[in-house]
Amino acid sequence: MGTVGKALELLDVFTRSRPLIGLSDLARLAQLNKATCFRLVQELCDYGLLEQVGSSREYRLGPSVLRLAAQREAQVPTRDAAMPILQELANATGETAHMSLIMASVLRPLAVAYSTAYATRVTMEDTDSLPFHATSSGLAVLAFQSEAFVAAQLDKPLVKLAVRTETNPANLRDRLAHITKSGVAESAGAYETDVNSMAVPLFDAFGSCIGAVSVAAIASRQSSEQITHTRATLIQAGRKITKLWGGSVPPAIATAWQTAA
Amino acid sequence: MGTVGKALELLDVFTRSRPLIGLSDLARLAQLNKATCFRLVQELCDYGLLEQVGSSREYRLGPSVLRLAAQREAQVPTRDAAMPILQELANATGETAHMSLIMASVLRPLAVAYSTAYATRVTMEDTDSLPFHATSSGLAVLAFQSEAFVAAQLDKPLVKLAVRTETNPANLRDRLAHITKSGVAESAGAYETDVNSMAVPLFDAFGSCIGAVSVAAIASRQSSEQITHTRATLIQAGRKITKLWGGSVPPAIATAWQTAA
DNA sequence: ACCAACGGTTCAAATAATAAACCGATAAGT
DNA sequence: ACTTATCGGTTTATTATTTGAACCGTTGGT
Repeated sequence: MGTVGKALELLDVFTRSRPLIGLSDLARLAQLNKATCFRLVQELCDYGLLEQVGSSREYRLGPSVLRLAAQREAQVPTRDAAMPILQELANATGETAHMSLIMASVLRPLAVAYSTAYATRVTMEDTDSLPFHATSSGLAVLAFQSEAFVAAQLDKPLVKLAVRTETNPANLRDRLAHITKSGVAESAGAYETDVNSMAVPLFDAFGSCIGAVSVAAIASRQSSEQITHTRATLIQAGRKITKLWGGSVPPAIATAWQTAA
Repeated sequence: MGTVGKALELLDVFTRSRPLIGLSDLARLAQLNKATCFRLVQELCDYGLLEQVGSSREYRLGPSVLRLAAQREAQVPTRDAAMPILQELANATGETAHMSLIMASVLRPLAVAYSTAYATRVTMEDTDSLPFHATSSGLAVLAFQSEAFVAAQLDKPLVKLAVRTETNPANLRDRLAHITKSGVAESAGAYETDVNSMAVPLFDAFGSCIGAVSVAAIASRQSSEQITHTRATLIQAGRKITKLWGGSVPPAIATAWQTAA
């Protein structure tokens, strides 16, 4: 990787749970020489991707990201367009709805909507990326990627995040094959023991899957009727978002969804 | 400037009016060798700051900017927090309200709100940056910067954008001195002949001016009562936004605003 | 069939990135 | 008050990366 990539990777060190980082910490976390890190941070600050907060001299994400995002949304409405649909999905199901996009081979949550139906909910505040093998969103996306991409993901160590996390590549392949046919991914307690989730893929204008929309529910209150209802509502949301993006659902999935909903 | 800076400057070539750019064009616009440009673009794509659209192989801003912006907003609510106030300002004045932030020594519009009161309005859709000397926002911000910053800006060639654009550094300094006292910048036809605008500075937690909020009005329908009303409303909006940001208005300005409103 | 321009690649030469040591300041421990 | 450790930031020769002219295969227009 080149210098630019290293500099940009610095941005990934800043997460929701660790938004402020000092120079030395940053160098350690990024495994960079302090002087190197300093130079890179300087350049990122010059552009406004990072900024130094006046008091403690720590760094955080800068204002330029807002400008870039505003411009991206103006040309390719993604987040803003999907937000209302996501909120509707959360309201209709009484659970947490979220949308994720593939970014540089990593699946990242981009927007979350909560329901106020229950006092307990699945929170996504601290989630910076989703493992492909242990989330319904991950499986939903993976089921529509190239063989090379799938192989690369399943070759990585598959962390057992909960007792019911599937970590056998062969079994995962079976599940993916099923999802590719049905267009819906369901996972029970694979990410966290008490969380059931369900996801459908989202497609761009070329019919490529670029993300997923998902409902994450508290397992203990999931009746089979609710699951059926959630599945139908989720498919509707998936259709809407893909349509809003100017994308197109592949015919096979469109028909599979039609019978499922 | 280092390689990282060059790569990031590529992002600035993408504007609202030119959102899709091919490799050769990009190299020309950025004055880079095509091979160099290609490598940098690759790295930006790898990170997701750019993406290549499937059909014409052109590039555009990528999905990563959304993730970064979401995280920044989560920690430092800036745009989302100010948006309602901006809309209220637009409604109350019947004109276009916008907010700009200094990013890497350039003043960039970050959010715009339009009024539906009139069929004609000042549009900001295609504006990527604001000249310091020829906009009320620019002057409002400049009036509260360090002498070094002001000198750097006034040393640059001051483009005469309209017949009434002030391009004499000495005269501009006089105006800045006045704005520093009053806390309000007003400009008539300096950016476009038929546009009057008014702006107040916005401050961060350290009392540093980091941006401005402004009203841009069609000059022909500005009565003196409306100007007075706009000034009062604008000052209110400036106070609110600064407060929401956790910023603090310097005492001198606070009192100047009190007498003006 | 031709030509020009496109996106992308190659490789020697030029330039920029790197890392160890260092600096002054600040804070904690004794 | 003295030591010690760590902080953000700087300097330097060494090193590795970036650079750009030329080149390739493709595409679209004439």
